[in-house]
Amino acid sequence: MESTPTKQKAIFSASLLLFAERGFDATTMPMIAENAKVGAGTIYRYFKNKESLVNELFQQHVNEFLQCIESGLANERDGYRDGFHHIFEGMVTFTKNHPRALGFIKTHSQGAFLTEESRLAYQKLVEFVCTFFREGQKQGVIRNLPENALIAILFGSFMEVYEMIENNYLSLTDELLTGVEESLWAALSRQS
Amino acid sequence: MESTPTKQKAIFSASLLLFAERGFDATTMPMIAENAKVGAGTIYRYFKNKESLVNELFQQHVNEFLQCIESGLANERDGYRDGFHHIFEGMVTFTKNHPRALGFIKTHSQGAFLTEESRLAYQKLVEFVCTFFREGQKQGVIRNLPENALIAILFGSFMEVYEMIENNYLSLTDELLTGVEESLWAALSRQS
Amino acid sequence: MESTPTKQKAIFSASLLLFAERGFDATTMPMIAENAKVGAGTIYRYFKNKESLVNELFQQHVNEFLQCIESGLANERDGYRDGFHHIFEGMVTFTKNHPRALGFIKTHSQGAFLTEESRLAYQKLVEFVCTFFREGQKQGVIRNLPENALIAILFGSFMEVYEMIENNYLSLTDELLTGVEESLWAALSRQS
Amino acid sequence: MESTPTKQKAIFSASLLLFAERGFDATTMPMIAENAKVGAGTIYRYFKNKESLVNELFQQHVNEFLQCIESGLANERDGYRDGFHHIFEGMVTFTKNHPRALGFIKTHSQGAFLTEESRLAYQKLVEFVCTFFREGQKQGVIRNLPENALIAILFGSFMEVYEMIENNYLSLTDELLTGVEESLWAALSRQS
DNA sequence: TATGAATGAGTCTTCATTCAT
DNA sequence: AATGAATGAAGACTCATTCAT
Repeated sequence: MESTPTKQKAIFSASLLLFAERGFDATTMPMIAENAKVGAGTIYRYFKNKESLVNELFQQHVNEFLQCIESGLANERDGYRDGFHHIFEGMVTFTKNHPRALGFIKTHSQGAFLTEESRLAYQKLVEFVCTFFREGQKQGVIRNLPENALIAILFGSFMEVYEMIENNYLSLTDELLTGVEESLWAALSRQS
Repeated sequence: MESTPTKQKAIFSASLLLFAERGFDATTMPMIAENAKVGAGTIYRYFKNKESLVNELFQQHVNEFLQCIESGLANERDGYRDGFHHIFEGMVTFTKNHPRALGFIKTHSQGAFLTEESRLAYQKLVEFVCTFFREGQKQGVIRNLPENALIAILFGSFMEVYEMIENNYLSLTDELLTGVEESLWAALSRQS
Repeated sequence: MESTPTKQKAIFSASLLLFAERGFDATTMPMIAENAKVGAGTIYRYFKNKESLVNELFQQHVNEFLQCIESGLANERDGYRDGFHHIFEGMVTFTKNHPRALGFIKTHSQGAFLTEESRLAYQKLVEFVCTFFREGQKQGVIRNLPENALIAILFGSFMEVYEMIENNYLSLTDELLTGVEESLWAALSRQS
Repeated sequence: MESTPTKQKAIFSASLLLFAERGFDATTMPMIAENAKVGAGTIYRYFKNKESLVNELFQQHVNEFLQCIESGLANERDGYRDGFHHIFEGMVTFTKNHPRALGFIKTHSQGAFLTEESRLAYQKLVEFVCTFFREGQKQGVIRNLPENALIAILFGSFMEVYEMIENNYLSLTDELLTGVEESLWAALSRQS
């Protein structure tokens, strides 16, 4: 009844953890096989090769990340600050549902092994947030920095904070999240 | 009379560029040798092995980064905001003097190949900024977030911005720097 | 009431084609399964393993080749030249009834995977023709060359000609066959 | 002083023997390395990969074979039968100077791993003999068979005879060679 | 009986490292 | 001191074979 075979799922999550922890190159296929409790050859029944595996993993998570952000924003039309709140909430939701996934995305988004398709998926994510910022700048509520700088500040901070949480240098509380959200809003918004 | 032999320097800078661009695992010793215009065996006269090489490279640049930050702060006692300005300036100076070095530090700071010593060097860097933030919190000018969150926001943003610059997604101007500094100050400081 | 199951036949003929075309090692069991329109596991119901498969295939075709040659010769007692004609005809008949089989035999007759039994089957084939040549030498109509040399000339030529035909470098006509038969007879027979 | 490094030669001759004996697919790189008394990695200093190795081996020997045949023919203008004698002598010389090489060429000339260049080299060899046959047909001394059939008979026989010799089914004597030459001439020439 | 998902032994190939020159 | 040829351990990947269904 499962649409995705159970072994494929095991390979996927083992990969995610290992790639996030050690990086693409330092992760060996036998490692993945062992962690997924699967024979080494089995991986190749589901993925053409190691590169296919990272790329599928990357795209799936980037797309889901984008979904989380979009879905928060889609169903309402309050003020811009609320919009930001929903985006932030989407990011938080994603990280909660997919531990390590953000770290994986961060450390692999520049990899030479990424296909054009993977790069485009990431680009779409960036584009979405850019559009949101552009709108904010038009409304005069977002700082007059290049969009890429705004993205870098938002994502750079958020990812680093989450890496700290996942490495237990920081503990995940509502208070922390609220604080970080406010801090980032301050970083991005025009001071009144 | 040169303390550091010229070949060693060549190996060092070739390594930095390659590690920053491709990562530790994807960089081969022959690659380094070729870019440094040196025989492959020569590297081993100056470094015990590949791990020694990254670690020495990492420590040297982390230490220099710390120096840049410290030196800005050391010779004055103006207000706290000025202190932050000096730190930021130190960070900028470092990236200007050592192109790619910040990218290298960022992408390698979680590497499994880092020795305890390297980790401590990085820790010292973090510690220094933490101390600065703690002081600011005592003075009531810095947000009441965990120090590690503050660090994550400062470094995460800054490194991401610099990666964008080095990949030509953003062009380095004084205006940009001023803007980013203000943004980060807003992120870290208590709103009045 | 079929003595040989239909699936086994499918496996046999798929194997023959693939082995002839690509060789034993370059042919994979999944390939055979696919071409035979059979599950990979099914092959193992009929053959112990890949080596069994080639060996059975080899023996069956070598034996049938021998039969073709023998049957031509058996039922008559005309002159020696007629005997040669019947042998040649038998060889032609075999290649017509079993396309690719001669190519398969040729390219696999030295394989390390052949069992003693397979080698003996091939030996028996050779022996039969040797006997025929020995008789001819006794009668003074066949050249005084070592039997193995005569075999080499007859089989070597014939197989090469058939390979050319099967690869479309040569088209199969009665004229060609007559010409080749005459040529080979000239090669083997004592010139008057 | 050696133009070709000694290790490369060792790899070459070990390869030739193994490929001739077992075939391309059944020969492993470690096997070659061991027989050449060389580390496995060393092979890759001299040859890009296994396919490069066979192809270089193939081309070199095919070219040398052609040379042997051509050189015999080049420096004289006696009768056509003498020309054939020189070709045959060239073939014999080649097999003497390069044991196993002819077997290697024979069993690998249809390989899927051969590059276009290798195929062309083989084609050139065939072409040369074809031209010789065509000339003979014009003079009315060679049978009126398709050139490819003549080639198949000449090469098929010769290669098979040599395989027998190298497998000790036949012992190499002048008498044998003279006998085979006469036999093949009878196969190819128009009977008077 | 038939299947094909799963396995892991065995390939080719790369690359950190050594060492004779 | 400097080199780069040589090595072999280790990684990605294939495929004969098994076995639960």
